[in-house]
Amino acid sequence: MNISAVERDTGLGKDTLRVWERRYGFPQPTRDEHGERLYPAEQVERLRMMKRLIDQGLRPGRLCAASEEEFATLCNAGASPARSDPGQHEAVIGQTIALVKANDLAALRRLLKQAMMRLGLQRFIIDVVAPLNDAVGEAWMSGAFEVFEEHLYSEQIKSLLRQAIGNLPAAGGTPRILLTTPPDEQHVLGLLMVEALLALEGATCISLGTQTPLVDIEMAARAHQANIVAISLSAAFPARQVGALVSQLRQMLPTAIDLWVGGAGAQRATAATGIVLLPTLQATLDALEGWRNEPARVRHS
Amino acid sequence: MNISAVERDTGLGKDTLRVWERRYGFPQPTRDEHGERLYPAEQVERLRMMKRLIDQGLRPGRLCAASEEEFATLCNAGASPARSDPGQHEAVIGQTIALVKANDLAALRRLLKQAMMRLGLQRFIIDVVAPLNDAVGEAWMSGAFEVFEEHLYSEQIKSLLRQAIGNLPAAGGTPRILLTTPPDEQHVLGLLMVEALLALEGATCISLGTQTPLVDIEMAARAHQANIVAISLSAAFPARQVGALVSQLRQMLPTAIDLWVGGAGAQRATAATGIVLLPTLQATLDALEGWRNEPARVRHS
DNA sequence: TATCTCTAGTTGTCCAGGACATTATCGAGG
DNA sequence: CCTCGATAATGTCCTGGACAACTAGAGATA
Repeated sequence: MNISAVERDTGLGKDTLRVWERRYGFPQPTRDEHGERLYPAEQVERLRMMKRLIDQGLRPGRLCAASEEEFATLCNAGASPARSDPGQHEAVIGQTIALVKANDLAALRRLLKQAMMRLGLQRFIIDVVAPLNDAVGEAWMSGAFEVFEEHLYSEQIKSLLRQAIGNLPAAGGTPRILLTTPPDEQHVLGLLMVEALLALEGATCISLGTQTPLVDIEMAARAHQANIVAISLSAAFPARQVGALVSQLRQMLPTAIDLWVGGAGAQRATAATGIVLLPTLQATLDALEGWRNEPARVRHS
Repeated sequence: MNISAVERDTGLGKDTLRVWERRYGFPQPTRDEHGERLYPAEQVERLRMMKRLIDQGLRPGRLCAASEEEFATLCNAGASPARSDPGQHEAVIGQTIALVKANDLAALRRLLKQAMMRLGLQRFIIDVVAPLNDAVGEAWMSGAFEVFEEHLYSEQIKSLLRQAIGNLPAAGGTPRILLTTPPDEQHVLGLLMVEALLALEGATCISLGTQTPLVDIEMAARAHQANIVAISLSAAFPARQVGALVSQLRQMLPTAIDLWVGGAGAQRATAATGIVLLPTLQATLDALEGWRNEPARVRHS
């Protein structure tokens, strides 16, 4: 596996890979006949793990110096403390994970659809989908899930949410909310959950999907006369870019347009005027209510 | 705009940008106080254009040497000859484009839904969505569409197709088809169109979404006992990687599992045993019929 | 003890210029 | 007109150095 393939697979840049090798002695790829790096599969696997741990806040130097056992410990340690299922719907969550592992797609669909029907869309998203995402993320992190199993799960949820959104009556209510993610943020699940919740409350949602350049977010917000621009940042979004990104976007948008920042990445943004941080889904609903109660809004709607 | 931002925005690698500057004298970024490259917006815009033309087969040396007028000529020349609307549903296509430009989301949804109802899913996809995608691609290429307009359009089609797929009766028929795209291929639209067509014919579709590592495609195919693995490559997929990718995947999969390669990128793959190229949607339907008529298949189902 | 500040270490990204495998182009000969 | 080899074009990889931005821990201060 050459350096480009590893970059693609692990998300670590070429420069980073070379500099780690130079500094820490890991990874230690073999070379082909032209002196180009060839990474064995097990090193790539370890790099993937390291990337996850680093995104959680651990430092590369530590991980490279770590022995095998120590490394394994860290992998597991990273996975468990985050666990905090609010309970209640644990059954559905456990069953979902089991069905994904069993590769039983039909039963998985049935289970999720039933849960949605039973609880209603709002509670389903807040009480089931959100913790389920966490649980699947953890399962993947700890190696219990293969990548393809995570993809399969994710695809099912996306499909389900899109369908639910599509079946809502076409909304023309206020506020008008533009939803998207910035470049480099590919995760669409959070966006879909928010879109569903907001549409359910009668807001008009205009989704641009993922990775919209900032200039285009601005243009779209103006063109569609949005009252609010909502962007979603996942936990994987590079923490150091969050601040600059949010304030840059804030500066580009007219002050009459609110900027909402949601998702796990929002926790690393700093609050400021005209920027609303939404670390949880419930906060999103509260923000909507807040917006509607704000008398100043009458001007802009 | 620094070199990383340009890489992300244009799809041209850092190395490529530096080597062009060295060899052709374009782009010619300014430097900040630390000697790092700063690309002005207009050069980035031109780079974006160049990338498109290069993907169409033009050569960088030529483009860099080209004068302003010559460049403009090439841009337009590249856009027009590809036009080949099969007619018939031009009205819907024209209206769709007009509605996107007018930012009238509600009317756009209505129009597309109506067209789908009127024609039926299969004809809608083959006769409307496919040419529409080409038309939008061209509009974007020629600068008639902003990025956000293309995103908006794409989001609507995705939503519509997903909903249609979800409303089909849960299929348990043969063949079992695993659908996904390889890493570096983010375009999901082609995949959705194919999924809809195949599900409509009673095949069991298992979609993993985009960017599944090859190893995981293999694992998923085995785990779900797929008869066929179908991957979609868009026109944007780097041509030189197609061959290696397809043959590598072919080698990983058991011979009992067919490999279908679809999308605009499939035209650049070379035919080989066990690899079915599907340059058009119609070819996909034919391939499905072919698979079902193949007596040898009885063994694997 | 708690909080702040400063310094030394860590880390990702950038740069230059060289090398080379691969791919396209073009001219000569069948 | 087509095929084949030489030549040029092109993207990607390499090394090794630099540095800005960030982190952590020691020490000072209240």
